[in-house]
Amino acid sequence: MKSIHQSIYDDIETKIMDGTWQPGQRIPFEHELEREYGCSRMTVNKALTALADRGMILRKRRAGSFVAPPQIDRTVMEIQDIGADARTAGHDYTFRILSSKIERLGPSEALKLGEEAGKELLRLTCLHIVDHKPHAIEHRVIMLDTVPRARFETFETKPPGSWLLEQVPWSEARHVIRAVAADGSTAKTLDMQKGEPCLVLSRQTWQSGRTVTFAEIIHPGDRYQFAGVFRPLSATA
Amino acid sequence: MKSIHQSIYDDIETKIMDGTWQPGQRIPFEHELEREYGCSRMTVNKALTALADRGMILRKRRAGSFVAPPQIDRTVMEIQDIGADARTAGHDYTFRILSSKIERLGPSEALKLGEEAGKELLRLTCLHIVDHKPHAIEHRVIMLDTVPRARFETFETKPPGSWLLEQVPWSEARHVIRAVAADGSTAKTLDMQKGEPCLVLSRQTWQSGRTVTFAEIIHPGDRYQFAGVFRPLSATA
DNA sequence: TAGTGGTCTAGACCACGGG
DNA sequence: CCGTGGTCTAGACCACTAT
Repeated sequence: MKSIHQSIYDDIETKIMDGTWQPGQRIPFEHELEREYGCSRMTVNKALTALADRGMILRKRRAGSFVAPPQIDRTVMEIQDIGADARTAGHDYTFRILSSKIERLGPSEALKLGEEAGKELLRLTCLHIVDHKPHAIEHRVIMLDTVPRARFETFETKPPGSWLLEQVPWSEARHVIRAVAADGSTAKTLDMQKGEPCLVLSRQTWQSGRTVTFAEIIHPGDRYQFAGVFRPLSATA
Repeated sequence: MKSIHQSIYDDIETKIMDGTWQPGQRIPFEHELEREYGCSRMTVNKALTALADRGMILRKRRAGSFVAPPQIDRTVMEIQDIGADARTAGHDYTFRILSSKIERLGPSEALKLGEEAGKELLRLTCLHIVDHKPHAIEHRVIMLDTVPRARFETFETKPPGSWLLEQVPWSEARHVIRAVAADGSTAKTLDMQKGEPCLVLSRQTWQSGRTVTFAEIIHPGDRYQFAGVFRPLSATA
């Protein structure tokens, strides 16, 4: 049997994650949830405080509690949004979509992503440009059953990574970072020599167990590094 | 003015971080802290629950609350302990200390670490060997004013990284990951060709604002990668 | 079985800040 | 101003578990 505060926490988390409650939207006041769940205000408060601690809601006196804007200012984000990263550091940033097409998931890639073959996906290649020099190649797959809106998105104003960050809440991500030698075409696109070291970030993101997107981002080794400040994490139940 | 539960939280965190309360040690019962701080049990409970959420204490019914064993099994740890990593994956692991000496912090390195020049430190180079092949070179600095025990440690049975993880609680760490081409001596030690890509992890760890250690770990790009599962973090106040 | 932590209540006072 | 969230109280019952 789940405790009341845990039920409230889970219910609200679900509503935020599945988009029922949109970012910026006010959620019920404590006294409203108190009536809805037939419990005391302290119990509601415990759930809302936990949600605020984890950054899912923002609380404002006199105004209420609001669904937090999509995951920004989180530690992990430091390796999420290339454009924001670059602009924060005071650089000029642009990007170009090199290719874009809708496909069905093949068997080998399905295995790699842990998804079923045959699902529709959007496959993109994007070049990120910082201070007029190529900064990264991004190979990205977006699952169209999880993110149907992506089908009609042209990514003219926002690169796919930033667009996804704003559109789709995520609950889990897996990162793999490795160093590889640049192959011929990669070296050409990134304006480096074949064989020079590249820093490659692979990231798969899930929303309630379903793959949202998979991206492989290739940086010239001499023009980029990943940085992050961590604190010991709580064992999120 | 700090709230009571925040004071209790801070006081206990300090006692754990500075070693006054050792791992495994029982901390006062809720009703004892209740008397000590002259507040209600709910207030004490809020502080202890927060400490437990963040993994600093373990709570057991009928037994009490205990200082948690040093940070293990945390997400960030996946890129912390090379030996444990390798053994978990079913590989053979050994290591060798290549050099070890006590120095004083020079001005340029002091600037890099954000510390005062002149402080004493232990400088180590360690080779990590997995399945009888070189796996990583570790250049490490341990600040002796923060970790005086390190002065007499020979690191014969445990590599410095593992030893530190067990000995010293940490509250914050900064990681930088980059890809570089192997220089001559690095290539020779790691049994690779000069110019081949290496994955380099730099990590600085602090305890209550003082540097504990700084490490630079160099992996052959074709033999290693970093992986991690993340969830959105709370904005720990 | 006895004592711990887990949870909950039905109040209360206060600081803050939006209207 | 006045409703919101922030904090706190002095109880309570219960589940769990070490002894």
